[in-house]
Amino acid sequence: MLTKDELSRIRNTWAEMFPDAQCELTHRNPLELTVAVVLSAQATDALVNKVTPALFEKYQTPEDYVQVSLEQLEQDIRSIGLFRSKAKNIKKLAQSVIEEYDGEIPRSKEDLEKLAGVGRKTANVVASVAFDEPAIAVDTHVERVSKRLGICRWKDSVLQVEKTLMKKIPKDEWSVTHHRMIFFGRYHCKAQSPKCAECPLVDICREGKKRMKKQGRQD
DNA sequence: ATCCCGAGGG
DNA sequence: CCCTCTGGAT
Repeated sequence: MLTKDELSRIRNTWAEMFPDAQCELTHRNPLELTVAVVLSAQATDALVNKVTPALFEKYQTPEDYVQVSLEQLEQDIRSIGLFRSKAKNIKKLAQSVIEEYDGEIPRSKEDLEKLAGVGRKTANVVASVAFDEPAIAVDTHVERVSKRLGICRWKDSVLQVEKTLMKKIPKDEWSVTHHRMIFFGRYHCKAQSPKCAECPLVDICREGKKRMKKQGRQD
């Protein structure tokens, strides 16, 4: 397990590497953000951003999503993966926003999670990015980085990872740290080829030390 | 535990 | 070819 000093060193390193980390999904309002985050499941932000400009031009209100045919919406988001379930969820989500939330995306995580296609991770992103609520959304990057560095255990569930992070990071730093972890995972501690050789954290990283040793044997 | 599911990188 | 991408519902 990591010591308190090691944790703060990790957070300082992230802050130096990615001082301006923020949400990279293009959006102008809570509805656009919610749709973008739903679309981003198992897809890269870059891919989502290629589709959303035209999508948000065409669909500007929840009513627009309700009125369009399912087939048409599927075509409009086809290039993103999981397009059938996402199209269905977005229509359903828009419907309940109209019926139950007076046409506005709800602010609380509890209400957000009731929307179709919105689970804990998506609710955390919308609450924190659109409404400035402190939250740590645990996605594939945050989970991988936390486990490689030894911030949590390998077998931990995503919920356990989230709880551990919330416990070990000051509340007013949750949102920034969350985005820095995303950037760290996306651009540095990548799933396929992590940059361990040039990583300022290798000396305290279980996974990093393992990988460097393996590389040494091959040389 | 499994399915959904196209795009992009290696 | 294989792996991964800001997951969620069943």
